[in-house]
Amino acid sequence: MKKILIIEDEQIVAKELCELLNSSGYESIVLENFQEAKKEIFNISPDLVLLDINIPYKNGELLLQELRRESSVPVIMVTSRNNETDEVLSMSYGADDYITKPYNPNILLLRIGAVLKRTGISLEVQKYKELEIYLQKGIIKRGEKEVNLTKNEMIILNYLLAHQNKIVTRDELMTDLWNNDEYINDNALTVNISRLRSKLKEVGYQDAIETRKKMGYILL
Amino acid sequence: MKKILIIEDEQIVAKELCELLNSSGYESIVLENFQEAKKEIFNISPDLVLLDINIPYKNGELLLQELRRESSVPVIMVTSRNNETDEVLSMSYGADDYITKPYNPNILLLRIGAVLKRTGISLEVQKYKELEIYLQKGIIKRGEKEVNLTKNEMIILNYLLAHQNKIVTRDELMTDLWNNDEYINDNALTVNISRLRSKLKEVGYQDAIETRKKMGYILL
DNA sequence: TTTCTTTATTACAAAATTGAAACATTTTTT
DNA sequence: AAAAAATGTTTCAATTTTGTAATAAAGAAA
Repeated sequence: MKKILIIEDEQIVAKELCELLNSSGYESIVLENFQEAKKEIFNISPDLVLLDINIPYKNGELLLQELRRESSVPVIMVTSRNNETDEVLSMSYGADDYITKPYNPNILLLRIGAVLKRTGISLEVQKYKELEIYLQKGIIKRGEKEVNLTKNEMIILNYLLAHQNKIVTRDELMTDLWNNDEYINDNALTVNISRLRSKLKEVGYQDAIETRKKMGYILL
Repeated sequence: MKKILIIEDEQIVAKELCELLNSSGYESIVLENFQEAKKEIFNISPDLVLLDINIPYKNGELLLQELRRESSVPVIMVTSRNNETDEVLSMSYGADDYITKPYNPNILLLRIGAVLKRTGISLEVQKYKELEIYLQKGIIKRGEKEVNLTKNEMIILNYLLAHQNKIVTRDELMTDLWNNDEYINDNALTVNISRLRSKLKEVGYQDAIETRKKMGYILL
């Protein structure tokens, strides 16, 4: 369950937010005081912070900078000022999103979801159809079946994923794999593709990589 | 240089947009007709699409769905309707961001930058201080110096990066590496940390991983 | 069809990776 | 200060990964 820290001094607003989030499957914690939040953020280690910009003391943008010194947690700024300057500043100061009061609860939830998804991208699983790809672990999964990929297989799969719906030439893959630094047998690529295919087959992805003769490969 | 496809039927608006983007270091292409865009998107292969929702024929949300069938390119929806329902829909239909007219050019640029950054995360380089981490290639770089990481080293570095400013326990790392499936010598972790450290040292990152005795490790 | 080109598969040896063990060093506890 | 505990380093053998070569299969060209 994702933990969300709400920094908000108006108790009524905070309570409402809290209930909204809890009923949507998040765990939420409210802190009214920013200084306290700054000290506690390390221990709380939330997955996301909702930072209300109208809290007493300084203005929100500065607070955001202060918070960033303590933690790299994603932050959504909440403000009642509908001022474009603020928006520009808050984005360049490192907020991950920005929402103005009064906000629609559905939109807030969508934005929270979007930010969590974004920031999670580098940590978690990438999906392609029913295939789950754990880039950093070199693992692919489909259902219960799990297979280990080697570095080369991962590079190829990753390249194909990054170029979905496009034909990827053998040259591109060669460059991505070996960077043309040294001479590498042309067939090495074919072999590695073959190995990747057989692993995809192991998890039930027959014919996922299609050959387009004289052109390259495409991920289906 | 990043290529941006503008789908916009009002020529004046399109021209302004085009100039704004070009002067900000993007390459921009305008198509006035959505059907044409749908056909051409494969060949153009833009890095991002600005989709104006007020183009003739159907409404924008449906168009977005159509586009998604052709390409997984990130899309920013542009609309003059400031209607919350639209916003909710466009986000759930897969737009990567949403902006209403009239918009501040600076904000548009910020949003474009943000979307490109997000969507690029899974493909490109991740940065930590002066260190460039190519997750999918298992390579780290600093300046000219480049070193190859093994899968285990990558897993550890990735975990540390994902938990910046937090102390990461040895147990967490053990679980991340071997998932407690089988018994693994406790020292195996220490050895792998040691190996990672020496590779970080190779690129000039002395003392990047600090030991917090009895607690774990922290990335500095 | 026949030939030629492109891609696939398998087997293999060299190279890289890995966990364990032994031993060293540092920090904490007593 | 001494002992104990935690962490670090090096070496080694087993395993995995990898490029090459030999051979096979599939598609395109003639």
